[in-house]
Amino acid sequence: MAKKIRVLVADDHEAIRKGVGVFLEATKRFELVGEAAHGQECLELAERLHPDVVIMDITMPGIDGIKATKRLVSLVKGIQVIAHTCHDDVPNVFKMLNAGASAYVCKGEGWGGLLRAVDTIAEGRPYVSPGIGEMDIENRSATLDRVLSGPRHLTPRQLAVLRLLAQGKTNREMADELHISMCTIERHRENIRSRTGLKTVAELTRLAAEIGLV
Amino acid sequence: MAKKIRVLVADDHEAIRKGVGVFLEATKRFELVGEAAHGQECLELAERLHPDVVIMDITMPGIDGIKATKRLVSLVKGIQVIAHTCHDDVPNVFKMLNAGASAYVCKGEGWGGLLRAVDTIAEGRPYVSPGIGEMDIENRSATLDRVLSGPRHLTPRQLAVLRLLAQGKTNREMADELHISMCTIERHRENIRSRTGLKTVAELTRLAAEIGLV
DNA sequence: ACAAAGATGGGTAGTTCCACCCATTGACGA
DNA sequence: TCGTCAATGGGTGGAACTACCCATCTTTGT
Repeated sequence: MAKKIRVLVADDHEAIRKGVGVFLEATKRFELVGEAAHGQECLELAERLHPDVVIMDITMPGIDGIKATKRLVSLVKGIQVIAHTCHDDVPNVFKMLNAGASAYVCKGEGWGGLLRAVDTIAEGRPYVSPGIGEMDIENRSATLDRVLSGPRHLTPRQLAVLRLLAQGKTNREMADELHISMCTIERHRENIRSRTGLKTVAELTRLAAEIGLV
Repeated sequence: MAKKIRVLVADDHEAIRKGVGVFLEATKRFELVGEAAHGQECLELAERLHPDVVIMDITMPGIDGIKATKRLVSLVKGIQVIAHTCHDDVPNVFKMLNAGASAYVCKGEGWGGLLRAVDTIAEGRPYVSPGIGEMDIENRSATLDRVLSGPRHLTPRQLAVLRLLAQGKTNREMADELHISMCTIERHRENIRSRTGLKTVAELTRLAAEIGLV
Protein backbone atom coordinates (compact mmCIF):
# COMPACT_ATOMS: atom_id res chain seq x y z
CA MET A 1 0.00 0.00 0.00
CA ALA A 2 1.12 3.51 -0.86
CA LYS A 3 1.80 6.28 1.61
CA LYS A 4 -0.97 6.90 4.09
CA ILE A 5 -3.38 9.74 3.43
CA ARG A 6 -2.76 12.53 5.95
CA VAL A 7 -6.01 13.78 7.50
CA LEU A 8 -6.90 16.79 9.63
CA VAL A 9 -10.19 16.80 11.53
CA ALA A 10 -12.00 20.03 12.40
CA ASP A 11 -15.03 19.72 14.67
CA ASP A 12 -16.06 21.53 17.81
CA HIS A 13 -17.19 18.31 19.48
CA GLU A 14 -14.33 16.33 20.97
CA ALA A 15 -16.31 13.09 20.79
CA ILE A 16 -16.62 13.44 17.04
CA ARG A 17 -12.93 14.20 16.61
CA LYS A 18 -11.90 11.18 18.66
CA GLY A 19 -14.40 8.95 16.91
CA VAL A 20 -13.17 9.96 13.48
CA GLY A 21 -9.61 9.53 14.71
CA VAL A 22 -10.19 5.98 15.91
CA PHE A 23 -11.91 5.09 12.66
CA LEU A 24 -9.16 6.56 10.52
CA GLU A 25 -6.36 4.75 12.35
CA ALA A 26 -8.30 1.49 12.23
CA THR A 27 -8.32 1.45 8.45
CA LYS A 28 -4.51 1.52 8.26
CA ARG A 29 -4.91 3.71 5.19
CA PHE A 30 -5.10 7.09 6.89
CA GLU A 31 -2.99 9.04 9.29
CA LEU A 32 -4.59 11.54 11.64
CA VAL A 33 -2.12 14.43 11.74
CA GLY A 34 -4.14 16.92 13.75
CA GLU A 35 -7.38 18.00 15.36
CA ALA A 36 -8.96 21.44 15.38
CA ALA A 37 -11.87 22.61 17.54
CA HIS A 38 -12.67 25.70 15.50
CA GLY A 39 -12.00 27.34 12.15
CA GLN A 40 -9.05 29.44 13.27
CA GLU A 41 -7.21 26.46 14.71
CA CYS A 42 -8.00 24.50 11.57
CA LEU A 43 -6.43 27.12 9.33
CA GLU A 44 -3.30 27.32 11.45
CA LEU A 45 -2.83 23.56 11.63
CA ALA A 46 -3.52 23.08 7.93
CA GLU A 47 -0.96 25.69 6.97
CA ARG A 48 1.66 24.11 9.21
CA LEU A 49 0.93 20.40 8.64
CA HIS A 50 -0.17 20.41 4.98
CA PRO A 51 -2.63 17.49 5.27
CA ASP A 52 -4.01 15.80 2.15
CA VAL A 53 -7.57 15.93 3.38
CA VAL A 54 -9.51 18.00 5.91
CA ILE A 55 -12.71 16.63 7.41
CA MET A 56 -14.67 19.76 8.22
CA ASP A 57 -17.74 20.46 10.35
CA ILE A 58 -19.93 23.44 9.44
CA THR A 59 -21.07 24.70 12.82
CA MET A 60 -18.00 25.77 14.75
CA PRO A 61 -17.36 28.75 17.01
CA GLY A 62 -15.63 31.74 15.41
CA ILE A 63 -14.73 30.94 11.82
CA ASP A 64 -17.28 28.38 10.67
CA GLY A 65 -16.70 25.53 8.25
CA ILE A 66 -17.81 27.44 5.17
CA LYS A 67 -15.49 30.39 5.73
CA ALA A 68 -12.67 28.07 6.77
CA THR A 69 -13.10 26.02 3.59
CA LYS A 70 -12.99 29.08 1.35
CA ARG A 71 -9.74 30.22 2.93
CA LEU A 72 -8.24 26.75 3.04
CA VAL A 73 -8.55 26.06 -0.67
CA SER A 74 -6.80 29.32 -1.53
CA LEU A 75 -4.28 28.96 1.28
CA VAL A 76 -3.12 25.35 0.94
CA LYS A 77 -2.46 24.14 -2.60
CA GLY A 78 -4.17 20.91 -3.57
CA ILE A 79 -5.93 20.35 -0.28
CA GLN A 80 -9.19 18.40 -0.29
CA VAL A 81 -12.03 19.25 2.05
CA ILE A 82 -14.73 16.82 3.12
CA ALA A 83 -17.74 18.50 4.69
CA HIS A 84 -18.96 16.31 7.55
CA THR A 85 -22.02 17.62 9.32
CA CYS A 86 -25.55 16.92 10.43
CA HIS A 87 -26.98 19.69 8.26
CA ASP A 88 -28.55 17.74 5.46
CA ASP A 89 -30.35 20.59 3.79
CA VAL A 90 -29.52 21.44 0.21
CA PRO A 91 -28.52 25.07 0.73
CA ASN A 92 -25.79 24.04 3.16
CA VAL A 93 -24.58 21.32 0.82
CA PHE A 94 -24.07 23.86 -1.90
CA LYS A 95 -22.60 26.47 0.36
CA MET A 96 -19.90 23.99 1.23
CA LEU A 97 -19.39 22.75 -2.32
CA ASN A 98 -19.25 26.30 -3.63
CA ALA A 99 -16.79 27.17 -0.90
CA GLY A 100 -14.48 24.56 -2.36
CA ALA A 101 -15.32 21.31 -0.58
CA SER A 102 -14.93 18.14 -2.64
CA ALA A 103 -17.40 16.01 -0.72
CA TYR A 104 -20.34 16.31 1.60
CA VAL A 105 -20.96 13.52 4.09
CA CYS A 106 -23.89 13.49 6.47
CA LYS A 107 -22.97 12.41 9.99
CA GLY A 108 -25.99 10.17 10.00
CA GLU A 109 -24.35 8.05 7.34
CA GLY A 110 -21.78 6.69 9.75
CA TRP A 111 -18.10 6.07 9.24
CA GLY A 112 -18.63 4.18 6.01
CA GLY A 113 -19.72 7.40 4.35
CA LEU A 114 -16.43 9.05 5.17
CA LEU A 115 -14.52 6.12 3.71
CA ARG A 116 -16.50 6.22 0.48
CA ALA A 117 -16.02 9.98 0.32
CA VAL A 118 -12.26 9.72 0.60
CA ASP A 119 -12.13 6.95 -2.00
CA THR A 120 -14.27 8.94 -4.39
CA ILE A 121 -12.44 12.23 -4.15
CA ALA A 122 -9.15 10.35 -4.37
CA GLU A 123 -10.27 9.54 -7.90
CA GLY A 124 -10.87 13.21 -8.51
CA ARG A 125 -14.64 13.00 -8.38
CA PRO A 126 -16.89 14.91 -5.97
CA TYR A 127 -18.97 12.97 -3.46
CA VAL A 128 -22.28 13.68 -1.78
CA SER A 129 -23.99 11.42 0.74
CA PRO A 130 -26.85 9.47 -0.78
CA GLY A 131 -30.22 10.56 0.52
CA ILE A 132 -29.47 14.25 0.69
CA GLY A 133 -32.35 15.62 -1.29
CA GLU A 134 -32.06 12.54 -3.53
CA MET A 135 -29.35 14.38 -5.36
CA ASP A 136 -26.29 12.83 -6.90
CA ILE A 137 -23.51 15.27 -7.59
CA GLU A 138 -22.48 13.25 -10.63
CA ASN A 139 -25.87 12.74 -12.18
CA ARG A 140 -27.26 16.14 -11.53
CA SER A 141 -29.41 17.28 -14.35
CA ALA A 142 -28.87 20.26 -16.58
CA THR A 143 -31.55 21.96 -14.51
CA LEU A 144 -29.58 21.42 -11.36
CA ASP A 145 -26.47 22.86 -12.94
CA ARG A 146 -28.32 25.86 -14.24
CA VAL A 147 -29.95 26.61 -10.91
CA LEU A 148 -27.04 25.95 -8.58
CA SER A 149 -24.00 27.21 -10.47
CA GLY A 150 -23.04 29.66 -13.16
CA PRO A 151 -24.00 33.29 -13.54
CA ARG A 152 -27.70 32.69 -12.99
CA HIS A 153 -27.44 30.45 -9.93
CA LEU A 154 -29.71 30.80 -6.93
CA THR A 155 -28.32 31.97 -3.62
CA PRO A 156 -28.87 29.94 -0.43
CA ARG A 157 -31.43 32.43 0.73
CA GLN A 158 -33.27 32.18 -2.55
CA LEU A 159 -33.25 28.39 -2.28
CA ALA A 160 -34.74 28.67 1.19
CA VAL A 161 -37.54 30.85 -0.14
CA LEU A 162 -38.06 28.50 -3.09
CA ARG A 163 -38.37 25.57 -0.72
CA LEU A 164 -40.99 27.27 1.44
CA LEU A 165 -42.82 28.44 -1.66
CA ALA A 166 -42.99 24.87 -2.96
CA GLN A 167 -44.46 23.82 0.38
CA GLY A 168 -47.38 26.13 -0.27
CA LYS A 169 -46.43 28.91 2.11
CA THR A 170 -47.65 32.44 1.47
CA ASN A 171 -45.34 35.45 1.53
CA ARG A 172 -46.58 36.32 5.00
CA GLU A 173 -45.84 32.83 6.33
CA MET A 174 -42.41 32.75 4.73
CA ALA A 175 -41.60 36.14 6.25
CA ASP A 176 -42.56 34.90 9.72
CA GLU A 177 -40.64 31.65 9.33
CA LEU A 178 -37.45 33.31 8.11
CA HIS A 179 -37.81 36.27 10.50
CA ILE A 180 -37.60 38.86 7.74
CA SER A 181 -40.14 41.25 6.26
CA MET A 182 -42.57 40.44 3.49
CA CYS A 183 -40.85 43.00 1.29
CA THR A 184 -37.66 40.98 1.41
CA ILE A 185 -39.54 37.80 0.57
CA GLU A 186 -40.97 39.48 -2.51
CA ARG A 187 -37.51 40.73 -3.38
CA HIS A 188 -36.15 37.17 -3.20
CA ARG A 189 -39.03 35.89 -5.31
CA GLU A 190 -38.35 38.65 -7.81
CA ASN A 191 -34.72 37.59 -8.06
CA ILE A 192 -35.66 33.92 -8.34
CA ARG A 193 -38.04 34.78 -11.18
CA SER A 194 -35.50 36.86 -13.07
CA ARG A 195 -32.80 34.22 -12.71
CA THR A 196 -34.83 31.14 -13.53
CA GLY A 197 -37.23 32.69 -16.02
CA LEU A 198 -40.08 30.90 -14.27
CA LYS A 199 -42.86 33.08 -12.97
CA THR A 200 -45.73 30.91 -11.82
CA VAL A 201 -45.83 29.09 -8.53
CA ALA A 202 -46.55 25.82 -10.33
CA GLU A 203 -43.38 26.04 -12.41
CA LEU A 204 -41.30 26.98 -9.39
CA THR A 205 -42.79 24.11 -7.41
CA ARG A 206 -41.79 21.63 -10.07
CA LEU A 207 -38.32 23.16 -10.19
CA ALA A 208 -38.02 22.73 -6.44
CA ALA A 209 -39.09 19.11 -6.79
CA GLU A 210 -36.56 18.51 -9.56
CA ILE A 211 -33.62 19.71 -7.53
CA GLY A 212 -34.73 17.82 -4.43
CA LEU A 213 -35.93 20.70 -2.27
CA VAL A 214 -39.21 18.92 -1.57
CA MET B 1 -56.26 -25.37 -25.98
CA ALA B 2 -59.64 -24.37 -24.65
CA LYS B 3 -62.35 -22.64 -26.59
CA LYS B 4 -61.24 -19.50 -28.38
CA ILE B 5 -61.99 -16.16 -26.77
CA ARG B 6 -64.68 -14.37 -28.76
CA VAL B 7 -63.78 -10.75 -29.45
CA LEU B 8 -65.71 -7.76 -30.75
CA VAL B 9 -63.78 -4.72 -32.01
CA ALA B 10 -65.26 -1.22 -31.90
CA ASP B 11 -63.26 1.54 -33.60
CA ASP B 12 -64.22 4.19 -36.10
CA HIS B 13 -61.05 3.63 -38.13
CA GLU B 14 -61.30 0.65 -40.44
CA ALA B 15 -57.54 0.23 -40.58
CA ILE B 16 -57.44 -0.30 -36.83
CA ARG B 17 -60.27 -2.80 -36.92
CA LYS B 18 -58.62 -4.83 -39.67
CA GLY B 19 -55.24 -4.64 -37.96
CA VAL B 20 -56.62 -5.89 -34.68
CA GLY B 21 -58.52 -8.58 -36.56
CA VAL B 22 -55.43 -9.88 -38.30
CA PHE B 23 -53.53 -9.90 -35.06
CA LEU B 24 -56.27 -11.74 -33.21
CA GLU B 25 -56.64 -14.46 -35.80
CA ALA B 26 -52.87 -14.89 -35.98
CA THR B 27 -52.66 -15.86 -32.33
CA LYS B 28 -55.02 -18.84 -32.79
CA ARG B 29 -56.39 -18.03 -29.34
CA PHE B 30 -59.01 -15.50 -30.31
CA GLU B 31 -61.96 -15.37 -32.63
CA LEU B 32 -63.06 -12.06 -34.13
CA VAL B 33 -66.85 -12.27 -34.07
CA GLY B 34 -67.70 -8.74 -35.20
CA GLU B 35 -66.63 -5.20 -35.97
CA ALA B 36 -68.37 -1.97 -35.02
CA ALA B 37 -67.61 1.52 -36.35
CA HIS B 38 -69.46 3.41 -33.63
CA GLY B 39 -71.03 2.96 -30.19
CA GLN B 40 -74.53 2.22 -31.39
CA GLU B 41 -73.40 -0.58 -33.70
CA CYS B 42 -71.20 -1.91 -30.92
CA LEU B 43 -74.14 -2.19 -28.52
CA GLU B 44 -76.31 -3.93 -31.06
CA LEU B 45 -73.63 -6.43 -32.04
CA ALA B 46 -72.66 -7.14 -28.47
CA GLU B 47 -76.24 -7.85 -27.46
CA ARG B 48 -76.69 -10.19 -30.40
CA LEU B 49 -73.31 -11.94 -30.45
CA HIS B 50 -72.47 -12.04 -26.73
CA PRO B 51 -68.67 -11.78 -27.15
CA ASP B 52 -66.34 -12.47 -24.23
CA VAL B 53 -64.30 -9.33 -24.76
CA VAL B 54 -64.89 -5.99 -26.46
CA ILE B 55 -61.92 -3.95 -27.61
CA MET B 56 -63.22 -0.41 -27.45
CA ASP B 57 -61.99 2.91 -28.82
CA ILE B 58 -62.95 6.11 -26.98
CA THR B 59 -63.42 8.60 -29.80
CA MET B 60 -66.22 7.36 -31.99
CA PRO B 61 -69.09 9.19 -33.70
CA GLY B 62 -72.42 9.18 -31.89
CA ILE B 63 -72.19 7.09 -28.72
CA ASP B 64 -68.53 7.27 -27.66
CA GLY B 65 -66.53 4.53 -26.00
CA ILE B 66 -67.20 5.69 -22.46
CA LYS B 67 -70.96 5.78 -22.83
CA ALA B 68 -70.93 2.51 -24.77
CA THR B 69 -68.89 0.83 -22.03
CA LYS B 70 -71.28 1.95 -19.30
CA ARG B 71 -74.25 0.52 -21.14
CA LEU B 72 -72.43 -2.63 -22.20
CA VAL B 73 -71.53 -3.75 -18.70
CA SER B 74 -75.14 -3.44 -17.55
CA LEU B 75 -76.52 -4.86 -20.78
CA VAL B 76 -74.37 -7.96 -21.35
CA LYS B 77 -73.66 -10.04 -18.29
CA GLY B 78 -70.02 -10.87 -17.63
CA ILE B 79 -68.65 -9.00 -20.63
CA GLN B 80 -65.11 -7.62 -20.44
CA VAL B 81 -64.16 -4.32 -22.03
CA ILE B 82 -60.64 -3.38 -23.07
CA ALA B 83 -60.18 0.32 -23.74
CA HIS B 84 -57.83 0.73 -26.71
CA THR B 85 -57.09 4.31 -27.63
CA CYS B 86 -54.42 6.88 -28.26
CA HIS B 87 -55.62 9.08 -25.40
CA ASP B 88 -53.00 8.45 -22.79
CA ASP B 89 -54.08 11.08 -20.29
CA VAL B 90 -55.12 10.05 -16.82
CA PRO B 91 -58.65 11.51 -16.84
CA ASN B 92 -59.58 9.36 -19.84
CA VAL B 93 -58.05 6.28 -18.24
CA PHE B 94 -60.25 6.71 -15.21
CA LYS B 95 -63.31 7.63 -17.18
CA MET B 96 -63.02 4.31 -18.95
CA LEU B 97 -62.20 2.30 -15.85
CA ASN B 98 -65.03 3.92 -13.91
CA ALA B 99 -67.34 3.20 -16.83
CA GLY B 100 -66.61 -0.48 -16.32
CA ALA B 101 -63.63 -1.25 -18.52
CA SER B 102 -61.27 -3.93 -17.22
CA ALA B 103 -58.17 -2.76 -19.05
CA TYR B 104 -56.70 0.28 -20.72
CA VAL B 105 -54.25 -0.23 -23.54
CA CYS B 106 -52.54 2.61 -25.35
CA LYS B 107 -52.41 2.14 -29.12
CA GLY B 108 -48.80 3.20 -29.04
CA GLU B 109 -48.00 0.03 -27.14
CA GLY B 110 -48.58 -2.13 -30.18
CA TRP B 111 -50.33 -5.49 -30.46
CA GLY B 112 -48.37 -7.01 -27.61
CA GLY B 113 -50.17 -4.68 -25.20
CA LEU B 114 -53.53 -6.06 -26.23
CA LEU B 115 -52.30 -9.61 -25.71
CA ARG B 116 -51.01 -8.83 -22.22
CA ALA B 117 -54.29 -7.05 -21.44
CA VAL B 118 -56.38 -10.06 -22.41
CA ASP B 119 -54.15 -12.42 -20.43
CA THR B 120 -54.31 -10.19 -17.38
CA ILE B 121 -58.05 -9.65 -17.31
CA ALA B 122 -58.55 -13.34 -17.99
CA GLU B 123 -57.05 -13.81 -14.54
CA GLY B 124 -59.56 -11.33 -13.16
CA ARG B 125 -57.09 -8.50 -12.67
CA PRO B 126 -57.36 -5.04 -14.25
CA TYR B 127 -54.67 -3.98 -16.71
CA VAL B 128 -53.29 -0.58 -17.63
CA SER B 129 -50.57 0.07 -20.18
CA PRO B 130 -47.24 0.78 -18.57
CA GLY B 131 -46.09 4.36 -19.05
CA ILE B 132 -49.50 5.96 -18.70
CA GLY B 133 -48.77 8.58 -16.07
CA GLU B 134 -46.43 6.06 -14.42
CA MET B 135 -49.45 4.72 -12.69
CA ASP B 136 -50.14 1.12 -11.80
CA ILE B 137 -53.77 0.38 -11.22
CA GLU B 138 -52.84 -2.17 -8.57
CA ASN B 139 -50.29 -0.11 -6.68
CA ARG B 140 -52.06 3.18 -6.65
CA SER B 141 -51.38 5.18 -3.54
CA ALA B 142 -53.80 6.28 -0.90
CA THR B 143 -53.62 9.75 -2.42
CA LEU B 144 -54.68 8.40 -5.77
CA ASP B 145 -57.62 6.61 -4.21
CA ARG B 146 -58.70 9.67 -2.32
CA VAL B 147 -58.55 11.90 -5.37
CA LEU B 148 -60.04 9.55 -7.93
CA SER B 149 -62.73 7.69 -6.08
CA GLY B 150 -65.06 8.04 -3.12
CA PRO B 151 -67.32 10.93 -2.17
CA ARG B 152 -64.60 13.58 -2.52
CA HIS B 153 -63.19 12.44 -5.86
CA LEU B 154 -62.28 14.84 -8.64
CA THR B 155 -64.29 14.88 -11.85
CA PRO B 156 -62.56 14.48 -15.24
CA ARG B 157 -63.01 18.16 -15.91
CA GLN B 158 -61.48 19.03 -12.56
CA LEU B 159 -58.51 16.77 -13.31
CA ALA B 160 -58.04 18.55 -16.62
CA VAL B 161 -57.95 21.91 -14.86
CA LEU B 162 -55.62 20.56 -12.20
CA ARG B 163 -53.25 19.33 -14.89
CA LEU B 164 -53.13 22.69 -16.67
CA LEU B 165 -52.75 24.45 -13.33
CA ALA B 166 -49.76 22.29 -12.48
CA GLN B 167 -48.23 23.23 -15.82
CA GLY B 168 -48.23 26.85 -14.73
CA LYS B 169 -51.15 28.06 -16.81
CA THR B 170 -53.18 31.07 -15.69
CA ASN B 171 -56.95 31.02 -15.49
CA ARG B 172 -57.19 32.87 -18.81
CA GLU B 173 -54.89 30.42 -20.58
CA MET B 174 -56.81 27.46 -19.20
CA ALA B 175 -60.08 29.03 -20.33
CA ASP B 176 -58.74 29.46 -23.88
CA GLU B 177 -57.31 25.96 -23.99
CA LEU B 178 -60.49 24.28 -22.77
CA HIS B 179 -62.74 26.62 -24.76
CA ILE B 180 -64.74 27.68 -21.73
CA SER B 181 -64.99 30.95 -19.81
CA MET B 182 -62.72 32.05 -17.00
CA CYS B 183 -65.66 31.97 -14.63
CA THR B 184 -66.00 28.24 -15.17
CA ILE B 185 -62.30 27.73 -14.60
CA GLU B 186 -62.59 29.52 -11.28
CA ARG B 187 -65.62 27.43 -10.48
CA HIS B 188 -63.65 24.23 -11.13
CA ARG B 189 -60.74 25.49 -9.03
CA GLU B 190 -63.19 26.32 -6.25
CA ASN B 191 -64.55 22.76 -6.36
CA ILE B 192 -61.05 21.28 -6.46
CA ARG B 193 -60.12 23.30 -3.40
CA SER B 194 -63.19 22.29 -1.45
CA ARG B 195 -62.78 18.61 -2.31
CA THR B 196 -59.06 18.25 -1.74
CA GLY B 197 -58.66 20.76 1.07
CA LEU B 198 -55.61 22.15 -0.71
CA LYS B 199 -55.72 25.82 -1.55
CA THR B 200 -52.32 26.94 -2.75
CA VAL B 201 -51.01 26.36 -6.24
CA ALA B 202 -47.88 24.73 -4.82
CA GLU B 203 -49.87 22.08 -2.95
CA LEU B 204 -52.06 21.38 -5.94
CA THR B 205 -49.01 21.09 -8.18
CA ARG B 206 -47.49 18.48 -5.91
CA LEU B 207 -50.79 16.61 -5.83
CA ALA B 208 -50.86 16.61 -9.63
CA ALA B 209 -47.33 15.26 -9.67
CA GLU B 210 -48.22 12.53 -7.18
CA ILE B 211 -51.07 11.17 -9.25
CA GLY B 212 -49.09 11.35 -12.47
CA LEU B 213 -50.76 14.30 -14.16
CA VAL B 214 -47.40 15.91 -14.84
C1' DA C 1 -90.72 11.80 -13.86
C1' DC C 2 -87.69 13.48 -10.70
C1' DA C 3 -83.45 14.15 -8.05
C1' DA C 4 -78.50 14.38 -8.05
C1' DA C 5 -74.39 15.65 -9.99
C1' DG C 6 -71.53 17.77 -13.43
C1' DA C 7 -70.48 21.53 -16.50
C1' DT C 8 -71.34 25.90 -17.93
C1' DG C 9 -71.54 31.27 -17.18
C1' DG C 10 -71.89 35.56 -14.31
C1' DG C 11 -71.07 39.16 -10.32
C1' DT C 12 -68.61 41.42 -6.38
C1' DA C 13 -65.39 42.35 -2.64
C1' DG C 14 -61.23 41.41 -0.71
C1' DT C 15 -56.59 39.39 -0.70
C1' DT C 16 -52.43 38.16 -2.69
C1' DC C 17 -49.08 38.47 -6.02
C1' DC C 18 -46.35 40.67 -9.91
C1' DA C 19 -43.29 44.09 -11.83
C1' DC C 20 -41.39 47.83 -11.57
C1' DC C 21 -39.06 51.69 -8.63
C1' DC C 22 -36.10 53.13 -4.46
C1' DA C 23 -32.60 52.56 -0.56
C1' DT C 24 -28.75 50.68 3.21
C1' DT C 25 -25.66 47.28 5.10
C1' DG C 26 -22.04 43.80 5.10
C1' DA C 27 -18.88 40.60 2.97
C1' DC C 28 -15.76 39.44 -0.54
C1' DG C 29 -12.48 39.86 -4.29
C1' DA C 30 -9.69 42.47 -7.72
C1' DT D 1 -9.94 51.02 -1.77
C1' DC D 2 -13.46 50.32 -4.71
C1' DG D 3 -16.85 47.74 -7.17
C1' DT D 4 -19.87 43.76 -6.98
C1' DC D 5 -23.15 40.94 -4.98
C1' DA D 6 -26.19 39.14 -1.36
C1' DA D 7 -29.47 40.38 1.99
C1' DT D 8 -32.32 43.49 4.08
C1' DG D 9 -36.58 46.86 3.95
C1' DG D 10 -39.88 49.97 1.54
C1' DG D 11 -43.52 51.87 -2.08
C1' DT D 12 -46.95 51.78 -5.92
C1' DG D 13 -50.11 50.34 -9.56
C1' DG D 14 -52.07 46.70 -11.87
C1' DA D 15 -52.89 41.83 -12.61
C1' DA D 16 -54.29 37.56 -10.76
C1' DC D 17 -56.51 34.82 -7.52
C1' DT D 18 -59.97 33.74 -3.47
C1' DA D 19 -64.41 33.36 -1.47
C1' DC D 20 -68.56 34.04 -1.57
C1' DC D 21 -73.24 34.80 -4.09
C1' DC D 22 -76.35 33.73 -8.24
C1' DA D 23 -78.16 31.00 -12.35
C1' DT D 24 -79.23 27.37 -16.56
C1' DC D 25 -78.54 23.03 -19.08
C1' DT D 26 -77.37 18.07 -19.66
C1' DT D 27 -76.58 13.64 -18.18
C1' DT D 28 -77.32 9.95 -15.03
C1' DG D 29 -79.51 7.00 -12.09
C1' DT D 30 -83.65 5.79 -9.40
